[in-house]
This record gives sequence, structure tokens and C-alpha cells, in this order.
Amino acid sequence: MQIGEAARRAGLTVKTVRYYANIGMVTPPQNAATGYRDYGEDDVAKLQFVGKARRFDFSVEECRELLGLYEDRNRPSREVKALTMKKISDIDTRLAELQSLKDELSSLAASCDGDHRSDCPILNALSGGNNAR
Amino acid sequence: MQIGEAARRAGLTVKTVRYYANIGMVTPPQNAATGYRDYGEDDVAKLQFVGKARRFDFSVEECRELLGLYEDRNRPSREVKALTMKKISDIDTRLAELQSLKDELSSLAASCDGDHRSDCPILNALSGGNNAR
DNA sequence: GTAGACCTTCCCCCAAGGGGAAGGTAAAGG
DNA sequence: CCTTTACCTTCCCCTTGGGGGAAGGTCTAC
Repeated sequence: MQIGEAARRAGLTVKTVRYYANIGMVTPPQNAATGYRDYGEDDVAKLQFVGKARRFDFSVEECRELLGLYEDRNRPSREVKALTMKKISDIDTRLAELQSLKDELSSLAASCDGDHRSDCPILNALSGGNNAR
Repeated sequence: MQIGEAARRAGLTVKTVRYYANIGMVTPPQNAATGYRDYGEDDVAKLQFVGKARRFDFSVEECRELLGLYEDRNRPSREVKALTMKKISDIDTRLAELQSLKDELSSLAASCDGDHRSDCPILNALSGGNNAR
């Protein structure tokens, strides 16, 4: 099938699918005469796989790794689990950072009247000494 | 003072400070003879302000806006608070997304033995039907 | 035969700088 | 006076994950 239908079926844009072909992630054969890429069912499955992994916040390089494991029917599940645990740990780190930011911003916002007057504790905190963070 | 000291005092890299000058965020006068930028105390204060706002996850454009409000001694604090509340809302959205990702990945990881065998529920979920997400 | 819907490659664009080259400048040391 | 060292400058390419659009080839329908 052509790239448009493959993209539709994988829930990706044509640009994205072409990009994955360019970086060697999902590489369909290319018709010598027309230059058109020719996607098969297995390619669509890989595209769906990558699309789903991307939605799970795996980077393109991590997707490439997962795809390699996916295609290797004899790899130990340990490797896949390790990647997943690492990703969970990354997410935890980011969650903690964002929560901390939110707490600080919330306390700043709570101290600001937010009215027509110009006095603003938020700006004061941002411009004040380095003790704010 | 020269850019190096300004950067040190603001807790930023020279590259970053030069970038802020290039995009018109903090623009010190430039010595006509040597081309060296000449930072004053007010510039350092602005750099510190921007650096702190960046650490609060405000984008460079948002920082530019905050800096405008910071320099306008007559603006209502309402505007500053609105930007802050918007940022908190953005963070909330991202927190929810990440938490959801984490939950899904955690349940996948829990179902995977992670041993030497090749059967892996994580890969099965990624390659399976679209019901996983 | 021609319009419309595909497809291709190619190049520039985003954020927010980082890395490093090539070259100018200032101050200290010998 | 000369050299080393530590600054500084501009310039260009690199990052992530594609998006936008131009120029041009192809295929099907009417």
C-alpha cells in the first residue's frame, strides 16, 4: 500500500512515517520506477508499535531499541522490562520536578492579590534574592 | 562589566546570556571599538529575573512578557497573576498526562516477568490492538 | 486531455541554547 | 617588548521530532 494509507492505518501523519523511513526505523521497499514506498502489513504493525511507544513517551531512539527487541523473538523479556522501568523512573523524576514547580508557583500565586494595583509578590519573588529557589 | 561576570552573577552560561542579547531580551550597550558587551547592574538583575522565571518553566517568550511587566511599574498585578495561573494550569495538564503514562507503564511492567524467557506482555501490549491506549 | 489526488525530494522552520572554529583584545609575566 | 593566557566577538552546525511548503513526477477519473 502507499504511504498515505499506511499512515492512516497507523494513526500517524505522512510526514512522520516518511521521517521514520528516513532515519531507518521502518523502511519499506521503494518502487524503482516511481520512487513510491510500498508498505506491507508488517510495516503497518511496526508503525503502530512505534506510534504507541512514542505515546508512552519513549524517545525515537528508545523506540528503535524496543522495535529491535520486538523483532527478536528470542530476546529475554528482562531487557524490555529494564527499558520500561527506566522510563518509569524518568517519568517519576519529571513528576517530582513539575510538582515542586507547581507548589512554588501556587504559593506565589496565593500571595498575589491579582487586582488593579501594581504591587506583585510574584514579580518581587522573581526579582528578589536567590532564596526563592 | 563583561559578559562573563554578568553570566556568573546571574547563574547563567555565557552562551545563554549572549542568546538573550541576540533575541532582544536583555540588551546591554556594545562597545563600538572592541565589540564587547557592557553589562550594568540593572542588566544583571534582569538576567537573574529571567533565569529564575526559566527555572519556573516559563518559556522564553513568557519570560519576555514577565520582564515587560516587571519593568512597567504601573501594570496591574492581575496580569502577572494570570500568567502564573496559566502556567500552573499547564503544569497540571502535564502532570496528569505523565501520571497516566506512568500508571499504564507500571501495570505493563507488573505483568512482565522480566526473566530470561522471551514472552513479554509489554511488547504484546505495544504491538497488540489499539485498545492499549 | 486535464483536473485532482496521490507521491517524491529538498530546504527552511520551531525551542533554547551547546560546541567549537577563527580571530580580535586586554592584562600579567618574563 | 614579546608572549602567554584569559577574555571577548561572530559564524556555523548540532540537537528532537517532525511541520510547512515548493517543485515536480504519477495515477486515476471524467
